[in-house]
Amino acid sequence: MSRPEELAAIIKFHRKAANLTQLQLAELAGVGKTVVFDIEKGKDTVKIHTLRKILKVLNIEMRFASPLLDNMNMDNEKG
Amino acid sequence: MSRPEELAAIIKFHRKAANLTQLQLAELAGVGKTVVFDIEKGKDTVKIHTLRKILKVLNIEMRFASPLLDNMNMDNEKG
DNA sequence: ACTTTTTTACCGCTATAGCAGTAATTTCAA
DNA sequence: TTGAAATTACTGCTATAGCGGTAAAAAAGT
Repeated sequence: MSRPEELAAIIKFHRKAANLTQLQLAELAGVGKTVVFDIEKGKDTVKIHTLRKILKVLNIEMRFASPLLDNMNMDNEKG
Repeated sequence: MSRPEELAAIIKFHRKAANLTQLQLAELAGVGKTVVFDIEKGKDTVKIHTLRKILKVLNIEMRFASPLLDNMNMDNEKG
């Protein structure tokens, strides 16, 4: 999950599941409607700060993964 | 992993592991040094677009998780 | 079919992200 | 301690994110 369109799809999916319109989501998140529209359109020029507000409302967590981190976890579990 | 400081730590950790200076990372990512510094300082007003460039260089993937998605995965596995 | 709601798409405006340059501070190795 | 490299911290500038307003297009409901 790294490409803009995928983020767009996830946001949309969760918004629909929560039965919210773009406008309602924007209001709940405390952002302008333009941002919600832009994000769902795949525009990735949105600020992280702004994205976080939206993710919070939809109860979505942002995570980061990498081979480096994966190895660390494996070491912990196995070790 | 949702808070700015955590992102900052992850970026820094991976940059160090790759033996890159902030300046080198900035150049590789094609962004200004100010951005790298800001991100590692926990400033989350950076654009997703810009963050992605940096994550790409460090081979870090951005993911999104939620109870909703978790349930879907469980359904698939169990079924 | 018609009506209502939602989405998509513009607009002009303001705030600020991101830039390079510079310099001070900190870190680290010799 | 000294010197070099890296980080932190400002600066002024330009591009643009985000804003509300409006309106057309699309979707959903009756």
